[in-house]
Amino acid sequence: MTTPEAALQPLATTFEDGDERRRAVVESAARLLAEEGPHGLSLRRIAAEAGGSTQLVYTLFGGKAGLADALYAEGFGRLSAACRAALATCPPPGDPERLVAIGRAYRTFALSEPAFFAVMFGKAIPDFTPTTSTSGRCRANTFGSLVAEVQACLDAGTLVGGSAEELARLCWVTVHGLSALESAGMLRAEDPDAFVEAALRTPLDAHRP
Amino acid sequence: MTTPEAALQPLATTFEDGDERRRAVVESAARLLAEEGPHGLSLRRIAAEAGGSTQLVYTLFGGKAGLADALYAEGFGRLSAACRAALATCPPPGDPERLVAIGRAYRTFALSEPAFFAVMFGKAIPDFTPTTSTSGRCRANTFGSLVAEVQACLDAGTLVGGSAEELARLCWVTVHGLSALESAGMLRAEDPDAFVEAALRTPLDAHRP
DNA sequence: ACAGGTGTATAACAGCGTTATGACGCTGTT
DNA sequence: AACAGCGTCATAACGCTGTTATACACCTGT
Repeated sequence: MTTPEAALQPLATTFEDGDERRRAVVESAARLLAEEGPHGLSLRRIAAEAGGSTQLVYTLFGGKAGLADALYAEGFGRLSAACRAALATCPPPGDPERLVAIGRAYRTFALSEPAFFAVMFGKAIPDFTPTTSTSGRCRANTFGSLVAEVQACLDAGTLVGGSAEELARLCWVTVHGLSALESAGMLRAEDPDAFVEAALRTPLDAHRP
Repeated sequence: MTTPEAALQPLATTFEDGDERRRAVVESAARLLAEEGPHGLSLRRIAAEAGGSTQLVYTLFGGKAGLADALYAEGFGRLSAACRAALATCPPPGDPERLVAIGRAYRTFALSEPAFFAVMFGKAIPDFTPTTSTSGRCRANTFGSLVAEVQACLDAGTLVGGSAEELARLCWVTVHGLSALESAGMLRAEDPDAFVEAALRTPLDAHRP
């Protein structure tokens, strides 16, 4: 599996008819991934699902690496959507409780979509490493919105001390460690939900006014 | 790849001559894993390295899953050893600085042995999930020694509030999130080391007397 | 000395990602 | 209008993977 860099160039430049076909294949692959795990993701099965031959993945994505890159981005898109949805029933920006809600959604995503989570953070697709541009873009999206929420709290005075970036990093680290360890079956608390709530608040409590 | 449960039974019961051969194969596989990543771990290459045929892995481990299980345990053994080594140059038990040292060693392990880290926490071997008994044993070892260190701090009064288990979990979550995100290239601080030091102390500062 | 079982190597199988080959349709040019 | 050129697709093949069946060697207990 070679670098998907070349395969991704057209993804950013052309928006012709091939774009929706790409999306269709990504959705088939995503369903296959979610239902059968990373092991079920074979070009032949994806091609059969999409009603074509394996060559289809090569013309659309340049190979499995290109498709994996698209799935990686799709996973981050779903994670972002889940976090955004969790904010809908929250107090307006500036309340640290929004950060806790994001953390809950992050953990829920990790536990309910373990295959995506493994592709995104766990090297679940054998020889695939995301393109630096894709990885950077996904990171910027995910992390950027978190920084914005933290900045709103700093502006509102509900959190104090440190920069928004550093505090957001701290939140991400905590919630990711929580999610990854729990997803790996390593975190066996008597009351997981209570521990999650406490853990999510730990980095925030250090910066309460 | 089927469950390695059957293959692991003899590992715990028999200590005959086959035991050292198993260890030799595990060491060959570990070197292959560390040098070429999870993708380089093929039965044929392992067998060639060990001077035998692929069948050797089947007689010794019952298949690739059994060998993966042994590698998984080997990874936790190395992680434990690294953490123990870091404690050698530390103040005696009861000083929270020991917990920070463990965290540093954990992160260093994740960054310097990414392949092992991925096998242990990231589903890097395609269809492998560790046996519950292996996973439980590794967790008990890793987490247990951390709990003991936290308990020493509670006994010494250098940390207060909460149970040793819960506080240890919090430390683990923080340091694991740090290590996993940094290993995935997602944590791009201007001064990573400074952030690491700050992050490692966050869960401790909440429980200082 | 011989039968039985264990362990190993060889070869085969199905599956994988990838690539070469040839056929098809579309587009722009002559 | 006929042609050349390009991109897309399916088929088949290559080398690799994990796994399994088969056959041969060796070692042990009678």
